[in-house]
Amino acid sequence: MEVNSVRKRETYHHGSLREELVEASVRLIETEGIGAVSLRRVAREAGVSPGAPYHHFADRAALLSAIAARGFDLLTQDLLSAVGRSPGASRTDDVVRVAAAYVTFARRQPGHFQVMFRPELSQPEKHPAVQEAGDAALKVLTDLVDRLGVADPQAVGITLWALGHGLASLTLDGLLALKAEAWNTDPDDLLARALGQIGRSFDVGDPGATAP
Amino acid sequence: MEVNSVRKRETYHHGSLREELVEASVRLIETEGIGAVSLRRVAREAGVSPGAPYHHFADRAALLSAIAARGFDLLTQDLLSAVGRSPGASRTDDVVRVAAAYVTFARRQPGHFQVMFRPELSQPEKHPAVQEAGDAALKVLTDLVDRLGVADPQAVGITLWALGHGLASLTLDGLLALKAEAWNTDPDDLLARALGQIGRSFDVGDPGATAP
DNA sequence: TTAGATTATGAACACCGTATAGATTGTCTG
DNA sequence: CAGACAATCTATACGGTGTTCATAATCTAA
Repeated sequence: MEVNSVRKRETYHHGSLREELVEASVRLIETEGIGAVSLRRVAREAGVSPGAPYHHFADRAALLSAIAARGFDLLTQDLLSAVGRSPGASRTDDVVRVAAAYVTFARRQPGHFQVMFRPELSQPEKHPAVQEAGDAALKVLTDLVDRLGVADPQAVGITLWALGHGLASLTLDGLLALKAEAWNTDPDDLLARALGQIGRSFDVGDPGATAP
Repeated sequence: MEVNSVRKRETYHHGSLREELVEASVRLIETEGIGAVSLRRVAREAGVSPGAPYHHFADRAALLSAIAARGFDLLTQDLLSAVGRSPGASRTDDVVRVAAAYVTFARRQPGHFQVMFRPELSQPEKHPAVQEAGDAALKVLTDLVDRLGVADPQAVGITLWALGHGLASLTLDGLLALKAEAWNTDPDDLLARALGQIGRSFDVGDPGATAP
């Protein structure tokens, strides 16, 4: 079944087909899952012939790569604003905030997130823009960790990344909600407690944050 | 291009088609990626007609579900033996060992792992066996955490799960190797240091090492 | 205005998941 | 052992998919 955005157009040229293809794809992922995203279907959503997308994207992977790269850009912004806007906060609070921002991004932009970490879909080796955008996002984490003054910033940076990514994945896949149900707990509360646990764990390497 | 396992058979019945379909699928995921796994292709690899698999699996999702469930069983075994075989070790060491086992599993069974956490492929809502097998694997983690004596076992359990899962995902997607290269470090060493960091973090929750 | 680049169409090809009908074989019952 | 029934496999068919290509429509710049 088509979404209701297939209204005919009168002009031969679409005008902004590239953007609309991306938007339609993200919308489709969020509503019907990534399995519903086919080039033909997306073209149909945009009211355009099956071959038209190929003037804007080399192939299906290129379309998904564009979505992934855009997603990493959005994530970078969210992570940056989570770190930046906290004048009186400790570094440890920044860690919790950035991890929370990671998860929040996954929940608010599920369409982007589901494509970002699927190399077989976005084929980053063929589309280096994805890799660069991903590096920029990771850099926010590593920069934060560098300012933390821990013994092994690289290891802590990877750990923080894995933590945020793991929490986001489990949340998005519904596994966290499932576990919350089994435990008779509110999913949001469980997530908040896990994030708090992260903060307490990272207190180990933070000399200045333990004072009340 | 076919793999070389398409030798003709003389019997009308295959004999063990179900197992061979699963094995061929796992082999295909590992060599050509999950995109190469189609029912027709797998049937071809097993030297069988396109419709034959439907006598063993209701649809493509059922085949992938079987792989996912089998993968969770293998993971459960690995996690159990990582926890069990350590008579003189502390609980914290168990945490590190179990996280390491999680990552090791992902590297040794990439074919299984890549299917296990893709709900849109394995459709756990239609195939509850996957969910049960996944719960059993998670239970190893939560049981371990319960014995840890922390204030909030649920939160710590989720955190540990997210950590192992995130590290495994980043490793499998090659992102960790990429970061190691950028940092001029050995990937295995970086991973080991991250795992060590986990141990130090979880020391916080240990009754003997509580922070102020 | 006109030449060329850009963007769309429509037909074609091979492949895919899946359904169905019929052929072959294994197994159980008498 | 014989026959019947169930399980398994083949052959064929349908619609959807990614992708290519020739062709048509439009935009842009000289």
